[in-house]
Amino acid sequence: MQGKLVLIDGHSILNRAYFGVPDLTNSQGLHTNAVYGFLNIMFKILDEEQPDYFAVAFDLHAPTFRHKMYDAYKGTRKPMQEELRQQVPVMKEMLTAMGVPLMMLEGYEADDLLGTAAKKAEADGLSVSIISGDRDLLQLATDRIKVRIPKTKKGKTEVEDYNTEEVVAKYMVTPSQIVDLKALMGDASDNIPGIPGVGEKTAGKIIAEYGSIENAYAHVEEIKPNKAKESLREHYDLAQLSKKLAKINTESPFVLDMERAKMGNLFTQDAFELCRKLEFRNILPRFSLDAPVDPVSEFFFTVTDFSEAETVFTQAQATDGIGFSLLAEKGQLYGIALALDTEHIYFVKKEGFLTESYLTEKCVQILHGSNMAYTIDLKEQLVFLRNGISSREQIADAAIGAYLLNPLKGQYPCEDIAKDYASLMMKGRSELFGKESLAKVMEERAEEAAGYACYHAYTALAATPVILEKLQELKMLELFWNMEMPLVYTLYDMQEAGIRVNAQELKAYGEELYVRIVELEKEIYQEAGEEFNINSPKQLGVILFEKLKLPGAKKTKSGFSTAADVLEKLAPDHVIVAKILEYRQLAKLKSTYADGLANFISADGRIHGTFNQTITATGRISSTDPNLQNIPVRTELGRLLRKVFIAREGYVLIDADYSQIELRVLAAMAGDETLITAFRDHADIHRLTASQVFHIPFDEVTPLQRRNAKAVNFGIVYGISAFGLSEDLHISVKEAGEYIEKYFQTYPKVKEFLDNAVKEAKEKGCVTTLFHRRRPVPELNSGNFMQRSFGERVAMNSPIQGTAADIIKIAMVRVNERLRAENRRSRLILQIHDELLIEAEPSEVEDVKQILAQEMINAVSLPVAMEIDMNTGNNWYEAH
DNA sequence: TGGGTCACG
DNA sequence: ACGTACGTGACCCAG
Repeated sequence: MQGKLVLIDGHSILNRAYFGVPDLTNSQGLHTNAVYGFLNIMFKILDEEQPDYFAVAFDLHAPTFRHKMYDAYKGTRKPMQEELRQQVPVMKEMLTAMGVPLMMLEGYEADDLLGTAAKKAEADGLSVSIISGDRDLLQLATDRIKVRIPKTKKGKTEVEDYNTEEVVAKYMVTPSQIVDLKALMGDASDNIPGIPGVGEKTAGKIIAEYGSIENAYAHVEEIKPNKAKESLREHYDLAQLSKKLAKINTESPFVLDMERAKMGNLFTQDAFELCRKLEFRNILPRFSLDAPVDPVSEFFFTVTDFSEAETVFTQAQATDGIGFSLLAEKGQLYGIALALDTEHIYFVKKEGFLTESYLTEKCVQILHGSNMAYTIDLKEQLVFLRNGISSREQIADAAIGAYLLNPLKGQYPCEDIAKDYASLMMKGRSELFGKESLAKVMEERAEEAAGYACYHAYTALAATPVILEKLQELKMLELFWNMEMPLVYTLYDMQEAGIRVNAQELKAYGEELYVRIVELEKEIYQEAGEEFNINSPKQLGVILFEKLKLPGAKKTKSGFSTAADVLEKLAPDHVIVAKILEYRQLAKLKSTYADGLANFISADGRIHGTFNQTITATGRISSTDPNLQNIPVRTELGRLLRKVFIAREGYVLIDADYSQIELRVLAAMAGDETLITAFRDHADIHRLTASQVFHIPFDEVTPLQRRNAKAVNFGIVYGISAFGLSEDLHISVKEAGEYIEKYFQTYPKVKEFLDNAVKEAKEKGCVTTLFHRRRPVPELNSGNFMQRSFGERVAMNSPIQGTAADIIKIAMVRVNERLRAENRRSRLILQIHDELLIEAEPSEVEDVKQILAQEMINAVSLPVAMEIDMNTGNNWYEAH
């Protein structure tokens, strides 16, 4: 027989992969990092070796002879980590799906099977490679058996290769003597005890000199150093046991079926399905390479002729259920893709008589009426459509739907939606065009750009109905149609409106900061006795805790912690620390806000940020470029910045925020009568908590007690832990635990509610809000205590935070739609989680306040009424 | 690119 | 024995 055989030591490589690849989970919460890493190592090896035969060896779960010998010696074996253990059957399933034979035999370890198969193959004239992370296997190396050990260095996998020569070069012993070597030095990872006090060096010398432990023992008097001599004499039985443990049995009864081991096509349908289930996006393209024709793109047509375009548009209007996608960038439209059905996908290119206004007008016409339309990322396209359509049109955004189904992904590009919901593999934008602008792509490779747009339209058409069906199963259709889809338009309107900023004042604010920053810089250098980069936590840590030897050093991964809570303890006693804290505050204000915001002011004097609807795990929206949801307010200096956020000429700002929305939601969801009554009576909720938890008359609660109670209330909402609360209040964990205990005694319904949330999350794998928004909690399945605890806190917090997010989403959609329906000039311009900001026309102020109050308070009807605080001002500082 | 820090709810 | 409060985004440094 001729050819090459590759054998993989399954557990060993899976183990390597597990520790080498950061934790990955799919949307079902299944851990996948080890399988993913294994496949990557496997592909790399197979690409390199191009073997004729291939198999993977595994231990069977039943303890083997050698395990038993060891267990008799030591008693126990370390249990495998849960996250890794659950991946073993998945790995086997994957290999089976790929047609790779699994080498397993009752009573034998993988090592023995590898050894047996390798020796047999060698005798038959094959060359063999064994892939393992286990150096024990080096004993199998010969001139025709190569042992390959993958090493992960900085994310890249490098492989060390060993034939006889390399083993001798590295260890000074022959492969067969590796057994003796291990018998002396031991191997912790393989549970081989070895001889105490003998390490790699000594063991190597002894075996190089005497050839085996038996011969070494025969000459034990000659052995140096003395320590090794004594140890060998005393522990010779241990060495013999170790040798038995280390010795691989190459004569096991295992026979590798070479017919089955013949390399075939790994990329089978079954393997594809499994990879899809595991969400191995990077591996999936390997499957499509073999696909003879792209099953979809043969139905793509580019239209540049006017009358042809007319025909397409007419057909589209008569079709119920179309997919569409506007190809555009930076306000420039390049064309419209329309998927009428799965075999007719047109890209109508903007060209000649097919002008932008004509195309968008036609598109609006199609979207009107009762036709259902599907797209991906509607908000991005609304710039061309918003004037023609209202939020009550039947347009479904697949990305929004995919987010509702699994909010943990964070990103929902077309190619992911195609893969997840339409079983279609397509290339992503960066894969196709890199960082090229669409303008350039249209010039150079217009056909490909057209195809790209067609894929979007096709995917929208094919995937969205699947998504809607899943949403229906989860009772999320109402959430989708009545909350999230209308919100797309509301967020678009807010982005388009933007917020006016006084650029001169902003600049002046930054300059004032700068003066003080320079001052502080000098003073800090003086105190430190040298100049350094105050912005570098690393350098700062060294200065404070090494040079100045300040107490209270806490360490992080990369040095000392210089976080505010650490520095605040030192500030009263050390001027430099107080100055550093002030410097930090000013530097933050300058770089992020003064300078940062200035870069975003558009020609119209306003900042048009982006509101993201598919980012957060809980259902909140997020704000970027710039983030307008974290403008300073807690310190006066920072708060002053809000004076530069102003209303349009002659207009005013109205700011309305929910009072205690999360605690109200908690009271309502838990059904706690005491809390419900308290809110109904407009009681000071923190003071009340203090009086009830600490058993103090309501009027005698001190400010400190109120503050503590407030922290407890926050803690409850966050998913309480005694440690977290103790950190926050600077009290002992024990005390914090007592607070929590008393809180739960006072409000038993709350405890019941939180316990139930965790229980439900464990049973169903996710938690839900009042409006059926779901958040998966995969962390609860983790074997890691820390991760599991995190999962519990998430299970407690998400329904509360998420329900509050739902409520304000309803309110903002209604407010926005009323303003527009009533033809008001006032505009909703910002949302900050529990707060809405409106730019109001002066004559409308009273009406707008009415609208805000009405819609915010009535957004939901709960046992606990919602209340809001509202203010008007010429700028955000005054209005809040 | 990831970690540290800090701004907000 | 473990080492946390929940949810975000931006800036800076270091490798």
